[in-house]
Amino acid sequence: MTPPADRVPPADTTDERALNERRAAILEAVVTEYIGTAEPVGSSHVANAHGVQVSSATVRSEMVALERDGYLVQPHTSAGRIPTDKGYRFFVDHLTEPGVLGPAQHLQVTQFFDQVHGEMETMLERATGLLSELTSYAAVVVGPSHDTATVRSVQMVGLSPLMALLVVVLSDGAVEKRTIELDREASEDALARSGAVLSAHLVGHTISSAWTVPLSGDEEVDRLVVAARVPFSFLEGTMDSDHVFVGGPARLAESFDAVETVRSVLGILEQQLVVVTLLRDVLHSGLSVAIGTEHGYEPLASCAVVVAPLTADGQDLGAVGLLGPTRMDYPRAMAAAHVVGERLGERLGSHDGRH
Amino acid sequence: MTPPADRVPPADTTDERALNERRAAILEAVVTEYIGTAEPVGSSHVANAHGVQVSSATVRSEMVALERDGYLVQPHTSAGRIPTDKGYRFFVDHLTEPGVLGPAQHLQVTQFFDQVHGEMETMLERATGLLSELTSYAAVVVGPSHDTATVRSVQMVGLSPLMALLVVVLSDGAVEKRTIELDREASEDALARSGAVLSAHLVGHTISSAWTVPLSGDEEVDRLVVAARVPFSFLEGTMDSDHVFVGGPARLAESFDAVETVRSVLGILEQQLVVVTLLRDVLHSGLSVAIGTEHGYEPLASCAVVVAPLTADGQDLGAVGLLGPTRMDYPRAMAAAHVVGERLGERLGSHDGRH
DNA sequence: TCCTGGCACTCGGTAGACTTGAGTGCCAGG
DNA sequence: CCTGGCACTCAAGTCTACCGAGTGCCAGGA
Repeated sequence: MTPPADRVPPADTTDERALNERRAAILEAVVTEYIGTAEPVGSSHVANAHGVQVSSATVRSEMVALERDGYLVQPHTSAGRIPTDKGYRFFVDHLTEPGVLGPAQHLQVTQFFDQVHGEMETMLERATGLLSELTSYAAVVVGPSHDTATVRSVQMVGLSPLMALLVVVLSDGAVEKRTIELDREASEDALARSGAVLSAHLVGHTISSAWTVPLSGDEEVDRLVVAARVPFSFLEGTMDSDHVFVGGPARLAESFDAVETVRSVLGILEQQLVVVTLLRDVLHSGLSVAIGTEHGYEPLASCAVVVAPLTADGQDLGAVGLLGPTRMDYPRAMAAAHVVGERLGERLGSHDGRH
Repeated sequence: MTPPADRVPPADTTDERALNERRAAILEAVVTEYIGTAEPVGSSHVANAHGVQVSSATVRSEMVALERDGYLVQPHTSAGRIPTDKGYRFFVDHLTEPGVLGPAQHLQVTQFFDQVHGEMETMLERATGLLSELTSYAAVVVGPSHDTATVRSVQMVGLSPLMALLVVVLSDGAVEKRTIELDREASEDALARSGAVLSAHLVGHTISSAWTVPLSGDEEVDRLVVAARVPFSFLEGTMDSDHVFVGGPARLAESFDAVETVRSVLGILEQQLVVVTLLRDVLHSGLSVAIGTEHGYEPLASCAVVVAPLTADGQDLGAVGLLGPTRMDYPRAMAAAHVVGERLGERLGSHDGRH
């Protein structure tokens, strides 16, 4: 089996290359077992695993090498070994395919997409629930950012004599609103006309064009148009931080036994902006995984993140992510993220009105 | 000190009345100390507490009575006592005033309300953060339900040839939208006219009137009007479950040391509908407190909930709630909920356009 | 040259015995 | 009716011994 070429250079020197086949098999066995049991894995367990056909003594000597190279660690002498982040990384990169969902889970996904309907936000929200149920990890879904969306309609609606509502519909189906306090009462007519003025100059353009709306000459209307400028600029700023949905945070309490860890990870999930940038950083091309400190957020050092892009026709529509312990079930998590991400992407592509 | 009248009927028989003054003082001391330390409180600690000027032996015999009457329990013989839910209840009802925020916290609240601005949703969202920071418990804010809101504007906007967006503005400033898939292409003009038809018959009425919109006779427009009916009915159903904001769930991990408890409580907080009905059930009149199983949700048996209403001009605009362990700092939590609820209510009252 | 079975060793975890000390219940005296 | 005193209880901490999973190393065999 083992190609004889392996013998010439001792495997140790080829640190970053594929481990010699046997070591890889041993590493795989350790990772798989540890993911399942959460307990340090001893050489005899590995020797019994299928895929490894050597004695425990041989396994031990290989484990020494794997430890020296940083793939495994011993919590203490006379205990089994645990994979390091590097070990998990090798496992993810070389030892596992994205994996396939079990039939029951596949059915769950199918049913979900058969049944889900309605607004994009609702769909994304519910998708987090699906993902966290499939995997029993916490799930995150980030929807499309609006930065390329253009304005489709602008309307001013009076709420009370001194209060109006600016309602902006974007080409991707998002609706944003801002209340505007008026310093003087405005007629229904003036509100409608100011909406029309804004519409006339914004429809088809991005929101940032709001500053350049020319005035109409009618003082009452222009007063409203000017009052709408500031809200517009706020809109611009807040729009991309929208559309973050977190599902199944309670699952985190299952994944970690240290309360302190649960707390700090929950703390991260509360900060939407951090979540968005985290996903953005992790996502390189296609399905991506960040293990331990690879993403640079210390509070998540004991976590792994699996991210799949949401795309349709090559357009970036967001991302779905799973957050679990570093000893997460990578094949399953990757499969779930991949499948859900793909199908959700299709849906968004057909629903959001872009072409 | 003690009125002699107390002697005639032994205090035991008057279970539900005010405990004799000394017992109340002892109960208060136990609750206060236990809230602070989370450890069973012994008689000598109580004897040293100010407000109690008797020896520990006397305290002990009173504690026996308090235990018999169900206000205290011993985790085991030869340990101090812990308040029961009934004990906390008595404490909340008779031994503490809503309390006043410390100067630093008062400042925090003031600054918050000076600085917060913009949409109601944003404000409610951020208020959960304020509340959980003030108290270090999880916070919940439920915004106004729309059930009395009337329609202010209806608009149909085309997104793509076969996709339109129904945008409804309500009198309370809420904006709801639903995408509508069309079976046949619709002109901009027809969309606008269908919006006008819907507007004409709905503005000023509640959403439920959508079924009675008369048709205009123009087939293209009527097709759109009919297509909008179903989305409207969905709107009706989903509107009140909106506007639930949860803040600081990570604090729960601080409050409880049992991971299992954290998990189940987080699970509850994930279900918006449950949260809303919980608050609604707990809220009686003004500031309300539910301790342990008083609210009937088993997973929250080790929790206490403090709820304050959001009102303006006597109108119900929602509620703010705090969720913590039964040994929460009631005075502080009640003060925070009260103050924030009150000021938030004022804000909503002045901003939401109702009169 | 590499694998394997055997063997001595390590060390975390568990169980039992003992100690400590906070806290109790009870009682007799003021 | 309160109080100080006293004997008692029992969770938690400490110490010890032991067990066993697991290791590293080595000599013999393929």
